[in-house]
Amino acid sequence: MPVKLSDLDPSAVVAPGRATIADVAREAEVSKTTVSRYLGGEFAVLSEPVQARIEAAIARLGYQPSQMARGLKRGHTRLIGVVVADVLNPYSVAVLDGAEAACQQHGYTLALCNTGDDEARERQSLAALRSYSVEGLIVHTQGRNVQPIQQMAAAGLPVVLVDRKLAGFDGDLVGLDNHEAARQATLHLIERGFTDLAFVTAPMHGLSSRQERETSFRQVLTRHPGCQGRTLELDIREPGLMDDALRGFLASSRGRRGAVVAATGVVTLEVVRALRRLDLKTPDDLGLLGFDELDWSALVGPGITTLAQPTYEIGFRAFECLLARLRGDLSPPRQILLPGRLIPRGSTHLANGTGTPLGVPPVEKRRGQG
Amino acid sequence: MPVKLSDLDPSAVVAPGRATIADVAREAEVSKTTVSRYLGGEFAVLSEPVQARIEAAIARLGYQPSQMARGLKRGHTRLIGVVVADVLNPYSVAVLDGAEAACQQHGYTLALCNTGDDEARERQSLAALRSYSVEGLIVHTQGRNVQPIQQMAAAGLPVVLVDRKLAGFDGDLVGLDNHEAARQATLHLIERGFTDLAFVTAPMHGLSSRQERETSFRQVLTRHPGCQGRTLELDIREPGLMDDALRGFLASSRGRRGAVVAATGVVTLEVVRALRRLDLKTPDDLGLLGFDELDWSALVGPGITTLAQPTYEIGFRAFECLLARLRGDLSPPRQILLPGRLIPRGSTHLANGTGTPLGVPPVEKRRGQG
DNA sequence: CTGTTAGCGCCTTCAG
DNA sequence: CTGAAGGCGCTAACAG
Repeated sequence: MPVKLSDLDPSAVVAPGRATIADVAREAEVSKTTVSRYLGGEFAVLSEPVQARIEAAIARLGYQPSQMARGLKRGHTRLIGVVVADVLNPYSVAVLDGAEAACQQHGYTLALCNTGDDEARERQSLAALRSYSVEGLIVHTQGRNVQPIQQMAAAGLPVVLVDRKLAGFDGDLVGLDNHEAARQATLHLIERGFTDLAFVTAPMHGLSSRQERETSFRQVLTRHPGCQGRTLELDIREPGLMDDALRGFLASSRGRRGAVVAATGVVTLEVVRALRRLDLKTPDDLGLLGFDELDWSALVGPGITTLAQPTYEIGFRAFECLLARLRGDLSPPRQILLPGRLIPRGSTHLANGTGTPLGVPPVEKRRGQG
Repeated sequence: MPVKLSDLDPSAVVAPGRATIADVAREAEVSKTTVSRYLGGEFAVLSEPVQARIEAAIARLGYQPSQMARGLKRGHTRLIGVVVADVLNPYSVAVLDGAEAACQQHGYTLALCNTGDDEARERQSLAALRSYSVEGLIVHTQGRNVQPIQQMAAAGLPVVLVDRKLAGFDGDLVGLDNHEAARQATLHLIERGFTDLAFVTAPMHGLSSRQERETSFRQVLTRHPGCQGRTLELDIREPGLMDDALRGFLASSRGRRGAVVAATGVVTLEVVRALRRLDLKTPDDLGLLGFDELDWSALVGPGITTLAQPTYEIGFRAFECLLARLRGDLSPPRQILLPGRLIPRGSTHLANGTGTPLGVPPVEKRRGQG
């Protein structure tokens, strides 16, 4: 029988030798059951003096119930797993912030795994989180690991996807209304007088958010014959590629007003870097509109027009979604699509400055999103 | 609608429907102990056929041991708690990234709490993490909760502070070598010909990193009588205050070259915003050097000179520090101070452009940091 | 080589 | 109103 620290030194009762419910019971001279009831808030069933003694004992011992043991018994851990594609991506972090806030409000704690956009690490993270018996999973997936996620969900673990859908997985999702947002973004460019548009994105890899944005981008252009558009899909970590792509785009759009729609904040960053290397200015040399509002959006050049996502809310709602499932909501999978917000800035403000289209038909009648 | 397992089998309420070691044992027709040994990697003690059967059973059942139960028994959870002052702060996230990477390498998982720079929430978070029996704590403290941290550390829980010291707590710390970094930053400004410097910071609130930077800033100026300096400490979330402060500084430094040292990335951001509102340009109207390298440092105006912190390494080392303690390292508290790196950019590059001091004595002899 | 037994800290019947 | 007993999933003695 190992000697318990608490028996030797009442002050040294934590992590290695944390006080247990038994210690409290002894200290308060009641049974463990009674203490447990106190912890469970069943005050109606406890006599005043007993309550007081327990309270005192807890304070004296600095006792804090073990979530581990609790979880083992009750079958819940109050732990929510979060798998994030890339913590360094401001989008991920902003979502994380919202999720964390919601969790804290409801007494949950986040277990975080970063996958660094790596498929294998995503799988590992999923497994790790499962081993911790997280009660729910918020996943900003990298897109390829349907099976493990599918499997965990099938086993009854609530899973909510954020931003990116997963082909073959029919579950809850919270994200931006990409179709409407991309439509709005593209129309804004057209209204501002740009007639040659390029949708710049990192390799799609089947990632739904990128694809949806691109699809809507093209759809809008189809309805505006006076404008032309193309999609530039490239490895943005290769600086040379971006430079070439932009240069090529500009060269081929001689005589027309060119503008770029950057598919994400990360892409926006690389576009801006390339523009700087090429000594090109927005909006005169090239218009620019980027998805994701960033700290610095307003500060670069004349300011960058962005399509802001309600990131905090996305994270918050993602947790709420999980919570609903945990409380027994069995309704069919939901997709919560939140509206984006266009923030017009200098990077799309052409010199003629009226905001009136330049030989382009006025904005189409608003239709239901496609 | 998929039927939830938990609805069918009340005993399977834990992380719904997970196979347990008992299931594997039954499936493989061995005892739980044997399976446990297999899991523990004690292959030398297991016959080939048994090994094979267990392996197969595990695969068939998709079994994964429960860290909770394991932790309860063995007394460790492989969980590291992280308390972050503000997840939206790029510094925090960058550190988090390094810590997460290190954790993953060693089979640990992060439990994350964000305090939103709030004292009470920091306390709550600490308590929550404790209830999860985290094995160690990485804390980017808000600075006021010495007692709980002190107490947890005293109880044998390894704690490592990141970036900010905690008055009254003598424990491990990983962070920037603030003295040397601030010295380097200040000297750079002087060398570049600025003769009136302002150290701009959010309220110090006794936060060590801010104070150390400020102290070194002033120390350097003391040794350069040709230059003058002051400290501007203000609530940076109040836009008006920053504008006033900067305007005041500029007004009083007529005839001298003024420059600002922003104490952190967050401050840098607000300074840049203010400059924009005031229609001031760096470096001609005002020089600018900011602590923390940010995504956009190179992109604003002529580029912002920064003092980059090795954030990833700080996080990584913080975890390693914890690991050493977990492995029994009982040596006295260590302070791991990592060097910063100055990244000179346009915001401190005066028109005369030679990089030679402007009527200011050459750089002082390098001394040991004070 | 393998199995049996006894808990880790807690909560939940079921008896007082 | 209170307590005793059993067990969550797992591992660590102790037998065989």
